[in-house]
Amino acid sequence: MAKDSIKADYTREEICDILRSDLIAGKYSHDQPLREISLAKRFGVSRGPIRDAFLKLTQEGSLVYETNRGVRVHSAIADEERKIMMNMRLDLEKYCISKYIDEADQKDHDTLEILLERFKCSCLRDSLPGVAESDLSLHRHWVARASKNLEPIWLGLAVRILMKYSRLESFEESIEEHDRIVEAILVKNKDGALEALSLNVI
Amino acid sequence: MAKDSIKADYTREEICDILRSDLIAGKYSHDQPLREISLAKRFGVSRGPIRDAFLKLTQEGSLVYETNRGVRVHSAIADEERKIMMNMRLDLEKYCISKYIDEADQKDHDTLEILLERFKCSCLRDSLPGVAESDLSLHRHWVARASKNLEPIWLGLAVRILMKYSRLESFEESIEEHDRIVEAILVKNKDGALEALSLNVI
DNA sequence: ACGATAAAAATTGTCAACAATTTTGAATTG
DNA sequence: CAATTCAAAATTGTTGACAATTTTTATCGT
Repeated sequence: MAKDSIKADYTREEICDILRSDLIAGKYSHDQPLREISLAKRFGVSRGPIRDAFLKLTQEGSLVYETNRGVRVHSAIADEERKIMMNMRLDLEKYCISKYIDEADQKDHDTLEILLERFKCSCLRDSLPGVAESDLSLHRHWVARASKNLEPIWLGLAVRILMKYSRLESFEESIEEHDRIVEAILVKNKDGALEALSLNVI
Repeated sequence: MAKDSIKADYTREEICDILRSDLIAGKYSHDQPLREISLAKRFGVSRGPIRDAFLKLTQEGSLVYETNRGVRVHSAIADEERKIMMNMRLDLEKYCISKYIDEADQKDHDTLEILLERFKCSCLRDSLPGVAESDLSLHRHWVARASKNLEPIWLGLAVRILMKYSRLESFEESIEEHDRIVEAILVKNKDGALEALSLNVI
């Protein structure tokens, strides 16, 4: 076994992020159980950190936990629920981008451009887990910078939404959309950024 | 030590719920660190289940985690952020109550009345942790029944909102408000329930 | 062959011990 | 006395072992 063990030690945050992008990318099917032991081997750690990651992902909503039975991938959400989540996410992210434009400094802008570049690379390389992870990281950047309080709420929404639809997306289109958002942010054009976001998050 | 250890073994869910209502009730001050060892003693378990509870509460947003430094109580949220959370929570809970009225059976209605009764008892006994816990349980009942997907998102919002304002509430008023909500639900009066909710969640 | 029962295997739940890190506090020095 | 340094204490991070539970497999009787 131990097929994916490239690095020696992963932190629990890294494990959590990797599993999250795997889940978003559809690497595991719905209702499939995730086993502590096999993942512990894969990441080269004991079961403790894996359990930690499971708990975080369960709280976010992508995994479901049952006593003495472990976790499994959450079932797909219904369209009606998805609509509600989409609207909440959009409201939240609009507020955060607005605030981000007001408060971001040069260092933030640098980070933003790096994250955008990373996203583009993933799209061009066509690796779905990579695209999911870098897409999330980019959006998460301005959300987290605007409000540490809203970040976990936003993350829970974004993950569930992405889990349903990430499988059938056009990468070229996505690059354009994100280009427009970031460009508007960099020149502090609020209305433009919010409109570009609305088109992307749908 | 071991001042609170009445019961022998707590499950990690119970520990999580107890800590959550303690946090909502303001038992711990802002930015105060929570120690694994002392809580492990209090609940009569080892550090493992305590860590699990910390992770869940961190994800919900009531605790903040820093590597090698453990968790501390989250700082208070700003008014602007609170408004956004309030609106999101209200939207979410309106949708859930609507759905609950359509789908609830007799067993749900029985549960509802029990939870309402429990809430009233806590209010009359004036025990803030108890009020916080039973208030949350009551609302959580219809949210969870309407959508397991929206429940964790709703919980994160409700907890942060309650943490800020639970300290200065009138219990009598709160009983009346909840009476009105539950009564409207039981007779399947949607508009009445939604209006009563709007008055309560503010 | 079918279903019930029980043993075996796999998996999760909990714990105590040890390692790594951070914090505390006392001793030292200018 | 203030600032620094370094050891001691406290705390978190991780692990492997064992207990409890669930799932699978094998056995038996009809």
